[in-house]
Amino acid sequence: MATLKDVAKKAGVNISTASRALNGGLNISQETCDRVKQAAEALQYSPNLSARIMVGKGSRIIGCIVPEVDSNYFARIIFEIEKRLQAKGYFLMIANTQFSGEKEVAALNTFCQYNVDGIFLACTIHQDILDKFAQPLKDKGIPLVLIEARLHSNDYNYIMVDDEAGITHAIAYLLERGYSRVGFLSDYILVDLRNDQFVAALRHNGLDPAENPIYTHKTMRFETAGYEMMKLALSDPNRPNAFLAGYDDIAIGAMRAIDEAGLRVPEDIALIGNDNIREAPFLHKALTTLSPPLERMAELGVDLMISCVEKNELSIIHRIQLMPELIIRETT
Amino acid sequence: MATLKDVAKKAGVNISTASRALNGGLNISQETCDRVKQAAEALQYSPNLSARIMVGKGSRIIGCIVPEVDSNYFARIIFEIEKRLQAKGYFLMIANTQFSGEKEVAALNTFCQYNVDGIFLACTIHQDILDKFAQPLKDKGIPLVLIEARLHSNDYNYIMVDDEAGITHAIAYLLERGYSRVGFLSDYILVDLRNDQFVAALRHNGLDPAENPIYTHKTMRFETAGYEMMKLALSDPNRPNAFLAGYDDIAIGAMRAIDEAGLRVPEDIALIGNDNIREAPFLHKALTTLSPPLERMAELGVDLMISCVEKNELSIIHRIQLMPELIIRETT
DNA sequence: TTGCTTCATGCAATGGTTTGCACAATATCA
DNA sequence: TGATATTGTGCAAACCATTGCATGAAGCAA
Repeated sequence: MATLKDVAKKAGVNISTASRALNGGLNISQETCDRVKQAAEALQYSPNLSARIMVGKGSRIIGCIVPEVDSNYFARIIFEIEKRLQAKGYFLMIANTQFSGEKEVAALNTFCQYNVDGIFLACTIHQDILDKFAQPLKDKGIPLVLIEARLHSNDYNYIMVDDEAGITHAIAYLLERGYSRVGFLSDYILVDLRNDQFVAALRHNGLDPAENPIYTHKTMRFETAGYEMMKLALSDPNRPNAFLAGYDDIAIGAMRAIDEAGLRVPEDIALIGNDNIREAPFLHKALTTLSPPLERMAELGVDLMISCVEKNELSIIHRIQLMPELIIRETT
Repeated sequence: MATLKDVAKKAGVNISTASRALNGGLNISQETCDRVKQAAEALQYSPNLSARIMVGKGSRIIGCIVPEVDSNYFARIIFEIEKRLQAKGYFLMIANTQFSGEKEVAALNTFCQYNVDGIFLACTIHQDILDKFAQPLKDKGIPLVLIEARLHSNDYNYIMVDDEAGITHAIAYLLERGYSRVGFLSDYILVDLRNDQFVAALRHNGLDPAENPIYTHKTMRFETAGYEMMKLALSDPNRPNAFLAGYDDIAIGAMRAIDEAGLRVPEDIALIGNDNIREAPFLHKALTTLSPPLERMAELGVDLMISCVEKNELSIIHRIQLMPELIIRETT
């Protein structure tokens, strides 16, 4: 690989002159500048990023840590974030943690050591752990923006969906449609947080948590979890007539169980998902679901990140919550 | 951030001694070693990766470039690859290209400049372009392993699914089940390659390409493409009675169109997908599909990558093709 | 012509880590 | 005791790009 030294030699100038010519520095004669650029071109020179980072220049790389790249939610967030970062000349690198707190911490460390300019984090670890491992980032001046978290702290930038408001809205809609009792098909991951949100949403609608059950299932495969939870629910003659699923994939599994039991959606049972995955409109019954405003989130997230990186505004913390939209289709 | 210098000072030794103590170098007294490690711990020292890379040590980071992180196929490949890399002490960084050749090249460059130890590439660009941009990798000694490509070159390591054999098998199965004509619901991305494979598969089964049509649709949304292609197919009274879809999501869209037309799967029309996505068994009709052997691919891919990285075996090129498995469910 | 500014370029330090070589101290053997 | 290994530690160079400062040349006004 050609280095700046090689370019300088070929152009017959000093290394520093070559550096300035390539970086559009001041006080360079047009002629020299051209000569250096030509030499760089001929040698296929590309600067050594590590060296550049060492002298304190940014890497123009932003890290993004997510628990599951193929979660429809995160995949779309990644897509939207990347599109915008690219437009601003940044490169997005992704780390996948598979819901492991250890991997999450490792990713945080690696990105930090690797001198990324900023980190988006979908955080699944508890706050005290995050506090500990986010410290080196602060020391190094690397901004952190949370795009998911089980915490509601004032110490971190975050841009999140207001799930509680979304669920509240969804329950209100179900009641309005004449359904009387709502079950919650929860997940195993953010189970504590999600369940709290559901209970709060019930209360907002004047419903009794004792009458509107929460189902959980200990598997990471959402479809299986949904299927099993619904089978369990259906075995209870006193079951709710409407269900909210923590994710669309849970609803897909649930729908299959309803089908197999010979029941009809939405006549016998209503179903609302959460995510608005790409497949949602194409399922056997097009799924009614809560759709998070991912584009807007990505837009705000990137703006926030860039301003932190470029203006070095680490002291001001921004917290933004956005409402999901209820998309009504055939399952309610 | 604490540097090695700080650690050395705190431990009362020279920087080089500190370095050796931390890296398990030879000729270090136990006492000094402990003292240095203690100091490092106390200062929360973590080495500056850029500096380490500068002196020619690897980064222990492997890059992975995929066209779409949320493609079920790539998401699972990423999952499997990462699991194995992690076990060997490597960290996986992902770049998403959204099927853009430009982004693919940019990712290749960025990873190269960033001094990753190796790159997995799901390649959508043409070979001449790849040849050009893979050159710096060769110069730097960064191994490249293709996990998808439209080329069949001897110049690159690759580990791929033998799609042609899979499709051939699927068609044979359809014929055996009594279906007489097979349509192909193609995609817009690798359309040329895929179509060739389909035609070859028809020939292997003694079928005439003129009688077994290929459908295409210019959209990246597979479900929409599948829906539209099937609607078009159904409008033709002389249509095939079985269909092969380029991806499961295409089959999902197609199934919806069949449903809406009042036709039944598999009685009126058979459908085989390609991917075996998580949702496949839970759809209205559990989808018969070709399932790529992702675990085995990841295993072989990582072994190959590691041997290239650690033994610096860049000269020997490995090319591996694996058969997908036909998973028979309810749509055939 | 002198003194000053402006412009182009080069010199050298900087960043943090690794490592070959040199040196010193200790241990081993004849 | 003297010669020779062995072991622990330090010195300094190397990796590569950036940048403040210095140097030299040219331009310009008085």
